[in-house]
Formats: sequence, structure tokens, C-alpha cells
Amino acid sequence: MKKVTIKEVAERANVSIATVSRVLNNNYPVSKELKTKVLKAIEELDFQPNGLARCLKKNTTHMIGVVVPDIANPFFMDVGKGLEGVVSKKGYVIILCNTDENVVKEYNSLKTLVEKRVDAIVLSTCNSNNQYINDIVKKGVPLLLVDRRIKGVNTDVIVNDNYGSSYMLTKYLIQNGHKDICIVNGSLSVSTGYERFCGFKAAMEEFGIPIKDEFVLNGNFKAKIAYREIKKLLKSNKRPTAIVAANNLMAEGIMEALQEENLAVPDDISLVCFEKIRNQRLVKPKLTYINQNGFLMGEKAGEIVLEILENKSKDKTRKIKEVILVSDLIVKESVKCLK
Amino acid sequence: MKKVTIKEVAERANVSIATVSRVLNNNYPVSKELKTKVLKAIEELDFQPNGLARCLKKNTTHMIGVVVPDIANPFFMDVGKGLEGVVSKKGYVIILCNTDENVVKEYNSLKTLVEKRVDAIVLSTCNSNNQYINDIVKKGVPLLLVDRRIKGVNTDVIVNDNYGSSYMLTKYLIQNGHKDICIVNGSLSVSTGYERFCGFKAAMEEFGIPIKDEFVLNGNFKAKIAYREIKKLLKSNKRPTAIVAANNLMAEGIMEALQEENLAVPDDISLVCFEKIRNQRLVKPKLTYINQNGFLMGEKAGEIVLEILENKSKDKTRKIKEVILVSDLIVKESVKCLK
DNA sequence: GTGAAAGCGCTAACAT
DNA sequence: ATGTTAGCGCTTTCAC
Repeated sequence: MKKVTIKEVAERANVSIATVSRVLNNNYPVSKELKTKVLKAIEELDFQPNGLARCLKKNTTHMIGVVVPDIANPFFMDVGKGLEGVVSKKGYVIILCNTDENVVKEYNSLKTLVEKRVDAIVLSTCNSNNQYINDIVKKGVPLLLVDRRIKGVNTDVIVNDNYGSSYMLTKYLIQNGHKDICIVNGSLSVSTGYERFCGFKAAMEEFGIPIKDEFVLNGNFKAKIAYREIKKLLKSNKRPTAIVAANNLMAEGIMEALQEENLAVPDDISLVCFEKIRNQRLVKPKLTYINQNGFLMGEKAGEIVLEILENKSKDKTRKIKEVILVSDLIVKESVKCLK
Repeated sequence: MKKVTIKEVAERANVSIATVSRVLNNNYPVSKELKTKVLKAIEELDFQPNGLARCLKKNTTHMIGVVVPDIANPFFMDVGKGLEGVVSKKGYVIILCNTDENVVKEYNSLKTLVEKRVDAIVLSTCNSNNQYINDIVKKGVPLLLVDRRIKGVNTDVIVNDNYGSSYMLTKYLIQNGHKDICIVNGSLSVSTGYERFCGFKAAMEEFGIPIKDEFVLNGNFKAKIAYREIKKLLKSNKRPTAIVAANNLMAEGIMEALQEENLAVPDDISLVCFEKIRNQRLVKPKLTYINQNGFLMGEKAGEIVLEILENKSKDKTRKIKEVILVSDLIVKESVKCLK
């Protein structure tokens, strides 16, 4: 990187570096005459201020770190887009980190972000250990949990009503006459996974339907694992009449497994899930699912982050916010009525 | 952000800040005794060095800017993943920017990246104007073009053989007896769009098949636009026997349009495209397509970037590299044989 | 092996 | 309105 600095601009324009800085930031009066001279010098030298030096001095980077478990998941992509839309208007940029549901990767990402001195962190954690997160919060880095909460952390959080929507989804199956329902869970150490399982159990219990151990599978939110688990289940002779996938990716894996086993949805087996699958409109049959509005979640997250950032100096005793978004059950054509 | 600095660590450990720095970087001899004292102080204060100051001093950020037209496109996601896998091993992190095929967004992203002093930029441009890119190159920021080339820019470039694969794809249709072939182009001011159209034309001409104007559509690489254009085409009475989509997203839009018009692929109309569509394995019918290996492209890009970065000081007169990857035609079930 | 001090490029208080 | 100057937090010569 060639180094044309503010100093050279100042020399060329025959002014002090302070004047150049003032022109650059446009926050102090500068005479028209000097201003044009400076701008001309900037133009001629193709000068671009060093953001690093600027940030170091100002102690703010206008960067927001976003850490999500899977950037390829349309849900998290929506969250990112919603967030970006809101904060970019205020001049913030986003550093997006992918953790692949991997705790170590998450740790490294967070560490890097803190070192880069991002102004805030938006995190959808795959961890159940709050140690490092608390360290960050203690350091005074604004941190917002999205989609996934974690115990023992005192920060703002914005999540979906996973328990309620899981209950609703399961109830829908039950009301369609299903009893042998299989659930493919996400990681139970992650709040969304746990809450969705709890909602499922609650509905089953309420209707007095026993949950069979062999119908409780774990897919860790990943298509491949869900695929494998369902394959394994189908190899045995136990076959459920319906499957609940605790997220979209696992639903995709499950569909593939069913397809390979020549089982039709919903004729042979019903399938419902959380969130939209990719290319939802082209995949047959269309799945009945819980519609999580990731975009809205991202926007809300952006608003909260901005609120924290803009009031940071003023108001040290801001109250923690907990936002719970309610999701809808979207009924399509993947559930067979058994009654 | 609370500020525990190297100075406080030094005070607590009763050493100079230079010693702390040496411990931190582990690049100069420090006695065991002092080292432990320093590490203890770092631990107790939960000190984390300020990356900004570090980068400012060292004049390197270990950040690589990646600018792509669509982060939601699995192809570019693969590129990003391949790249990340390679460069992260050398301690680089990636800043991912999305341009939505928007020239202004691309400009802003590039500007921000330069200001943030990224060590290198990997760009898949949606622009045909090389002005700003040349400005960046002139400043000495290593820049690598991926997937899309641009005239008049003297940088490394890594692309697919779009012309050749488009020719191959079109020829495949022709050999299956198709003559009324419609092409939905991407932006022709982008190299991939242009080259794919040229390959298409070459094949048609070679077999003496006239290209009908009404069968040359423009979808700007976007699903929605392709959807709209195909809908419009079908409303008229002209109907092609086959459609070539110049990328995956447009193929998705086209499938949706065909579906709505109750046209079956391939019975009523054949469809082929570039790149895999999302959830390719679940969408029926499986499309015949050109398999672009985004992951490999990303890895190659990472290697080139590292090569540039690691030889930067030594070798000022490095030769520009041009890598052309060859793609395969993957035959599935979306083309009807008319002979 | 260790410390003092200069300086990376910039901003902002302080002078004038 | 403009210039001078002291840092922001760190690395790295240069002395010792």
C-alpha cells in the first residue's frame, strides 16, 4: 500500500494538517479558499484517509461484528440483511463471521472481533457456556444475542417464541391424527433446539401421547446429520407417521432421505419444520412450516444496536431488553390427515 | 469499550511496555521470569491488544476484502468458503461485502475496504467500468478478480471457461434436436454474461440455426427478472422448445414461471443452466447444468492472494496470473430429446 | 535481556 | 479561521 498521508496533502496545499483534517471531517469552519486548495490536493494525490489511524484516535470503528452459525442458511442470511439495512444507514459496516455450529470457531471469531475493536457484536451462539461471552460484556463491548439465548448472560436478547411455535406445530400434527411423531432435534444445548423440543413435549403430553425414545433424534441443526439419522431410523422397522424437523436444513436432509427410501410426503409420511427451506417454492411438496421472520429479527437487532451505540456515553444504566417475536404456522401440503 | 492498555500491563508487571510488547509478539528474547510476570498481568487484567494500533504500526491488517454480487448465491458462497479455508490458515480474516449486482454498492464497498486498509481485495465485479478498480490497483492494493473479468485492468484474474461451456451446453441442446432455443442472459456488460451469450451464439451459428430476437432475453442474473421475462414471453404465442439460463438464480425464476404456466420440464419445455440451483437435490426435475466449481475457484484465489502478500516486499515485478478453470456439463433430466 | 523513545496517520484541544 | 501540538496504543530501533 503506497502511503499518501494527510501530511503530504497539507504540504501540497500549503496548509497545516489540522486544516486538512477539518476539511476531511467537515466539522470545523474552514475558509472556502483553503477548502478548495485542500480538496484539489486530495484529488491530485488520490488521497484516502487511513481508517485505522482514524479509528484509533476516535476509539470507534463503525464496524459491527455479526456471528452466526451458518451463513448459508437463508434464515441467518435474512437476519444479516435486515441488520445491514438498518445500521448501514448510520454508516456502520458489518463483519460477518460463520461458525458452522462450532464452538471453537465461534470463540476465535469473537476474539478477532474484539481485537478489531468492533463497536458492537451481534451473536447467534452455538455455545452453552457463557464464560467468554461474559468476558466480552465485562470489557464493555455491546453484545446482542439474536435467535439463540444463553443462560447467565446479562445482555439484550431477541428471539422467537420457539416454545410456543413448536407447541403449535406439534398440535397441528396431532389434530391431524398423528401419534407416531418423530422429532429431529437441533442441539439441545442451544436454546432454540431445547425450546423447540420442550414445546413438542408439551403438546404430546397435553394430548396424552407417549413419546417414543426411538423417535427422538438429534440432527445438530445440520442437513447431513438429519439425513443420516432418518436413514438409520428407516432401516429399523419403526416408522413414524410424521416428522418434525427443528430447523429448515434438517428438513432438507430428511426430505432427501425419504426420497431415497421412496417414501412420499405426505402420503407415506408427513413432514413439518421450522423456517423456510431453500428454494422453497420449487420443492415439492411444499412443506408446512413455522415462518420465522429473520429479516425482521435483523432489523430489530439493528435498531437495538444503534440505540445502545448512540446512547452509550449518555446513559450508562440502560435497561436490558428482551424481545420475543411471534411466528406463524404456514400450512402447506406436507401433512396428511389421518382422521 | 473499557481501555486496559499495554501500559497498564507494564505497570502491573513492573516492566517496560517494550517488554510487554515482546511477550505479546513473542519475537524477541525475554527472560522466563519477566515473561511469566507479564503473562500473569495480562491474565489478571484480561488484556487484549488493540488491533487497530497494531495494524497502524505494522501497516498490515491481515484482513482480506471479498466483494461479490450475491452472497445468497451458493456459487459465491462456495468461492468465499474456499477462499476462507486457505487464507485463514495464515491468520487472515475475511470481510465479506455484498453488492446485489449494484455498481454503486460495489463502489462503496471497495472504498470502505480500502479505507479499512485491507491487505488485499478479491472482487467479482458487476461493473464494466474499470476506473475505480484501476485507482485501487494504482494505490498498490493487491486486487484479484474472480469469476468476472473486466477490460483494461492489469491484475490477476481467475475465471471459468464461460465461452466454452456455454458452447457445450448449447450444442447439447441442439444435438437433442432443439432449434427454438431461448437464452436468458445475465448482464452483457459483465464478462460471464457476455461470454456465455457468445458461446451460445457460436454453437447456434455453427449448426446454422438462426437466433430469434424474441428468444434473447435479459435477466440480469436475477431470479425475479428472469421470472418476469419468461412470463412475458409465454404470454405471447412464441414458445421455445428449450431455455438456456445464464446462471442458477435465473433458472430458479424460470422454473417458477414455467410451473405457474403449467408447463412441465422437460416434457413441455427443456431447461438448462449454469451452476447448481439451491437445494438442487430436492428440486424436480434435476436440471442439466454446467458445474462451476466455486470452492476450487475460491481456493485458487486464496493461494494467489497469499502468494502476492507473502512476496510483496521481495518481488515487485511479479507477473500477472490468469487462471481459467474448465467446467463440466452435468447431464440430468431436464432436456427432452426431440429426435 | 531490557528500557527509553520515536513514530505509524490521524483528531482535537489549545493557542493565536 | 488557521496552526501547533499532544496523544490514541502499539512496535521497534537504539542504547545500555
